[in-house]
Amino acid sequence: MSDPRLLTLTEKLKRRGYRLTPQRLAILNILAASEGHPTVEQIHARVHVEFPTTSLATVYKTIAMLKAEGEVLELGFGNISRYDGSKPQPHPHLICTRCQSIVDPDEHLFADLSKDLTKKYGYQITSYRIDYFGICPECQHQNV
Amino acid sequence: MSDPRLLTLTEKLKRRGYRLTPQRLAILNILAASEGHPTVEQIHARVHVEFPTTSLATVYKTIAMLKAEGEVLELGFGNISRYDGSKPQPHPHLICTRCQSIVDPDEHLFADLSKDLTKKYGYQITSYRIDYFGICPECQHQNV
DNA sequence: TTATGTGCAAACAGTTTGCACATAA
DNA sequence: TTATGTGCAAACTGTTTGCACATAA
Repeated sequence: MSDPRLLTLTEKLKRRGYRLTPQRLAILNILAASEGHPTVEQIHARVHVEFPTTSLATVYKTIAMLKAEGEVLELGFGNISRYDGSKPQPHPHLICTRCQSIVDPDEHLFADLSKDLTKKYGYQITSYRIDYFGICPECQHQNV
Repeated sequence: MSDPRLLTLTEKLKRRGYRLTPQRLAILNILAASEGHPTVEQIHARVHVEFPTTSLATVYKTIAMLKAEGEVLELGFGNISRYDGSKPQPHPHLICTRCQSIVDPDEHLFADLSKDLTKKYGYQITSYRIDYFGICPECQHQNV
């Protein structure tokens, strides 16, 4: 357990009285890294390697628990959701529609928008969702 | 039929060989106005007043047809979708989480972002989704 | 007249839930 | 020891589909 995010997460959950079962630890491990912002199915498949009895329901329940604790960011895309447990605060995403990879662009590009919207429209902004879709440089170069 | 958007829409569909049934016209009527960015249920309920036999399936099929023609913008929120048939191109939204109203903020605030992202990350941006969530001025003033 | 659209009911996919059993603390 | 978590299967929700009948053009 060298990942500092994983450490913060397990400490918090322990403090909050949650049990750290092997299934949960495996799920947390994947979410703390959040490589590629996995779907529930992908998380389940990966946990399954180590713990073959783990059910989808447990993955869903663990994610629900983490959402309640504000420790995972859910990115819903139509009927599929992907999760980021390494940076659970809202932040913009840059998504390749060819290879499905997700990049987190520099947030400074978007820094003043909340304030601008409050000033111009009087809204108290509480959250946001910003996704840009396109073709990543790698996919552009392999013209398939 | 005084709404220019509705006129453009019906003309295009006629030209493309689609039949303009009474059900479709009623749905188009609602979507062309898109007051409040209605859900499928809301569209169905409103069409139902005039045409009580209209099924949900027809509403879904009509929306699917309009999506294929690029004439409606779908805004998925978790398990619910809302539709904008008056301005089907991607554009930012400002959403009140109290009264569910949706405002279209000035797009100029976001004008350069696509270009900035292309320059900085090499992505060819094809589309985007920008939603800001908050409390609208009206809801702020009625502290319930 | 006939290709297209409608409406019903069944199917579908992702998610949630109830409950008996298992287990972390 | 016992309150909490797990795993299964059933339920649920929004959406899609197949098919017989209806109808716009």
